[in-house]
Amino acid sequence: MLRLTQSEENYLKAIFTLSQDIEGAISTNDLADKMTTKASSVTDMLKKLCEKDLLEYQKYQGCALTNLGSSHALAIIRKHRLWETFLVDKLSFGWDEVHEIAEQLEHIQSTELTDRLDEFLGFPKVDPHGEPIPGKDGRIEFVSNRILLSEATIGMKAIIMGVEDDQTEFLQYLNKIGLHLGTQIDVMDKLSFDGSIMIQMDGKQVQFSITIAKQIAIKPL
Amino acid sequence: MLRLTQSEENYLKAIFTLSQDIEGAISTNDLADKMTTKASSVTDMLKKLCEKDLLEYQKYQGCALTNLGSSHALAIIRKHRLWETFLVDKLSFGWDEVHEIAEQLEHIQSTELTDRLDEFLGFPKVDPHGEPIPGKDGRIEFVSNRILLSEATIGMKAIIMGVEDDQTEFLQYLNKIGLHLGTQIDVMDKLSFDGSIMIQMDGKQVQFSITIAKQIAIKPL
DNA sequence: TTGTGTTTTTAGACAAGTCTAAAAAAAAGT
DNA sequence: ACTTTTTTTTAGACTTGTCTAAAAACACAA
Repeated sequence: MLRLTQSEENYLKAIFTLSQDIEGAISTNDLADKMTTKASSVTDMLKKLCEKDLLEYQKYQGCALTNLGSSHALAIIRKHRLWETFLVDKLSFGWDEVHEIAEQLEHIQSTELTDRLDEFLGFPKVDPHGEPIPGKDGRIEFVSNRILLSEATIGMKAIIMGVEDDQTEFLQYLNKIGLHLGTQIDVMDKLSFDGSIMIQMDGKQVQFSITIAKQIAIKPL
Repeated sequence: MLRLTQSEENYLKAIFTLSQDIEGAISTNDLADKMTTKASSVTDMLKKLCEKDLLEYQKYQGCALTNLGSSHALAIIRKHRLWETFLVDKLSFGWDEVHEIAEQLEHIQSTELTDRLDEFLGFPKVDPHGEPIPGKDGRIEFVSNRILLSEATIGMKAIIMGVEDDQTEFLQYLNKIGLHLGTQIDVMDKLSFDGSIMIQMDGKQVQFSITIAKQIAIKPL
């Protein structure tokens, strides 16, 4: 079994998640953004991962994971979501506290551990953010019921499930306006000319730009 | 709070455990042995850790942890032993399977996680190998009841609790002769001229050199 | 199709942690 | 006290993953 560094694993995971939203190859800049690093560093890493047959890469053409790369990415995502479930279900952490710790735990190398943890948790199909947990074989049984706030329809009731890009700064902004994970919202209106969305929560009305609405994940009720 | 790399943490832990057996300063070579690395690498690291006030070090004089260094070492040992307890108690791993995984888990950075894990496990005082688990404040309440086989007296009955230096090669040797963690032994005889020790286990008699007996930890019954 | 701007790659540098080989210091033997 | 041996340190090199600055490739508009 190919042994990967934490950095290599993080790249694979980032490419995998970007691939779910972006059609076709992933560009160097998109990856650099996601990894908050420089494009030149990304190029170096892509060469290395390509060498190891984890992805396909050709100069100036972006990259795409091979089956081998995908299965590695899914294994990491599996670990991340199992650990998040453990932290919330067994250690009573809040949804918003577990991401950073799971980012560390996802790199622990031991298939045996992962599988026993899975069993200990009762083979959960979804993590605390409503995202599906890949099985031992990498298959995802469950289709995520998360959508982005930007995709919500008027009159919809939903619960805040998470944010796409969990930068501390953004989380702090949400905290300031009183929006937390688990908050229930009502979608009141969508302005057609700029895509702004108006919601009601805890009795007050709040308006978000389309940019922000694309960062907030909700689960319709 | 000072942020340490995995490598720095491993050095601190090694120095701490060596200090428990060795009186006075720890020599560069002893550390190199323990870390299975070269003396020159150790020297480099000692300079760095000294710079950070984690230990005292003077050329050719070996090193000793400062209070700051000790408290870091104890925090890592705490995490290691709590995770081992988790793996054995909650995920039903065997004593002999948990060390390597705990070596990884001990580097997870989150005091909150450690303390909640402690609570989840019911604030255990000893780990699965009979070693005491330092508390949140770094204090050790419990005195280990482990001794080395080399220190056993004739007629003593005991259980194999672990090995001092868990090199795979040594573990394989023990496996080959049928000695496992949890095996009950009777100390039959000690030869005074070379320190060899004769034990009985599962009905058969086995003889160990003093060198080997110093590597095997037992708990007297 | 040619110029302009953006994206991506190259080239060279740096920090961390390791190594080898050689020098320096300490310890031990006679 | 003078060798010899052992221990420890220095010096220089290598790897991984990152960076900056500059060059190359690409994309698109006039």
